[in-house]
Amino acid sequence: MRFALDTTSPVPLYEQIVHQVVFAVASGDLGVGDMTPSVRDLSQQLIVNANTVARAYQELEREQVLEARRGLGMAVAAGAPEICRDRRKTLVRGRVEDMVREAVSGGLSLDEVLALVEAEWRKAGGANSAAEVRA
Amino acid sequence: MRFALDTTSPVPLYEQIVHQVVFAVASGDLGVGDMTPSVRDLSQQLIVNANTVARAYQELEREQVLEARRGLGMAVAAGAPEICRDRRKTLVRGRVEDMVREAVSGGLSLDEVLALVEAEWRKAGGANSAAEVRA
Amino acid sequence: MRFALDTTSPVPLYEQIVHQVVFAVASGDLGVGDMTPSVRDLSQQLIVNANTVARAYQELEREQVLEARRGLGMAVAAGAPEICRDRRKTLVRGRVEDMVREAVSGGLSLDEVLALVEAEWRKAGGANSAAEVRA
Amino acid sequence: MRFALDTTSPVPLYEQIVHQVVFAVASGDLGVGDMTPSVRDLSQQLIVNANTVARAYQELEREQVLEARRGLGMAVAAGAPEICRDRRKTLVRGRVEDMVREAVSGGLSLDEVLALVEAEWRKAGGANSAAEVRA
DNA sequence: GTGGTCTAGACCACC
DNA sequence: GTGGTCTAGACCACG
Repeated sequence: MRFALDTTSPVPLYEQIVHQVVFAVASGDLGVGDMTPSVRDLSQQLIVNANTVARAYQELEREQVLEARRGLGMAVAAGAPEICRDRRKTLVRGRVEDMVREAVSGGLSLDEVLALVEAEWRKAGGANSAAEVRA
Repeated sequence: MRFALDTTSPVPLYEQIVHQVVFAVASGDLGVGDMTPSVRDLSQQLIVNANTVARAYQELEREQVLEARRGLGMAVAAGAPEICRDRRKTLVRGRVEDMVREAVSGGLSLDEVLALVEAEWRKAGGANSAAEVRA
Repeated sequence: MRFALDTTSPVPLYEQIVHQVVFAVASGDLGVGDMTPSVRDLSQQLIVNANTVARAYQELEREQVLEARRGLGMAVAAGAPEICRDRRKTLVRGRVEDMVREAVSGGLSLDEVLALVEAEWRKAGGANSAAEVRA
Repeated sequence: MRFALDTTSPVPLYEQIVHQVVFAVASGDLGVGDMTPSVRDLSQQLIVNANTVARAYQELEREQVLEARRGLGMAVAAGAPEICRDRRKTLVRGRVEDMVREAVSGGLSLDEVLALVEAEWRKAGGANSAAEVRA
């Protein structure tokens, strides 16, 4: 599990951690019952304060993605994969909504927007098809 | 010129005002030389603090979209339409970047994202082609 | 609105604050649209760190009891009274469940438990009937 | 003696073990002089760390419920049944206090609380009268 | 060792 | 002025 934070992003660090765990569970990189890195380990790895990681873990526990095993650490909860796949979709859909709202009120056409998305997609180096993603 | 603010949105109020002026100029609803509402009038109309409107106007002046006519108010500047059309595109591109970043890190494929965009576009009731926009 | 914290209780301070706000809204002491004390004011009043109050407020926002009015403070949200009445009941019911579970596994009879409750009730100086509560 | 731990409960594991021993002695399931399972056996049976069981036994020794028989294990102490019956009552009384405090500060009436208790009691399938308990 | 809570003090964006 | 985020460092209960 490799995490990377963007300290220049307006998205709070703890939220970025939450997202990465959610994505890791959604993609299967983190399976049910797996333990996440300890608060202290992850905080050193990401070079953030331990409180920041703890806050992320607490949020994930509240969302029933992780569950605390007292004295042992945090484990991926039973229903987590489904929850995370849902959340991943919801997250991206939210961004799409924001973008579409702005594009519509700005008077752009669908064609222009789709072209923009494809252009940015290439710049970001994303995969092209679902098959490629799973490869 | 009709403005509508969403106080629940994470987008700052002054930024929402900026966007609306920019879009109004880009679309031609506001022409070069037109006067914007006074800070007082607009703040009463939108039920926000006058400082918030002032900040938006200040921002727009900095971007050379508006220019202060002393004792009279703010007027749409000469090069404004071009600037605003550019900015409109930049704004949307920024949202697209955010969305693509999230989609890529979430492991979605380009196909899935494009489908999402089209779905949201229909939901938002936007135009389909550039021709349709100009019509 | 009078708040009082018990620093000897095992219940976290931020959770105690959450409960008190919930109860205040449930009882109508805090109505929809009312502003809560600012983080800094309340932290001074309760002699706790501002972060502790902020954490409570954030929790309440997540539960849609409060909503942030940016730059102004936190206001009681529209659906809050219903949510709070529900939560109040749920909270007490949870305690009752804990207590009953322990009593049953300890082999006490219902009569003994009811007597215990009445005794503690008098010691705590609570009201006797619903009518008395509203008086 | 059958033990069952709930690892999801907020009650610490060692405390759950303590309670179960106390209740077993109070009810007579464990008589004076009986030996409890060894730390190792019980920790394997409950799938918990041996330290956790040791801590529970230590606590029980401190409360003079068990006494160490060197080289043999822990035995139920002479005065244990009386102590345990007392403690059982104290335990439940503590829960009642918690519950009453919350109910009073939540503005509930005694009637409402008693009704809640009876409802939960039935749900938990407890006995109705002291006579029934002894039967 | 684990996570959870709290304090103190800093900086930020927003109104 | 408002809340939101982050850091640093402390203490605690639990296993």
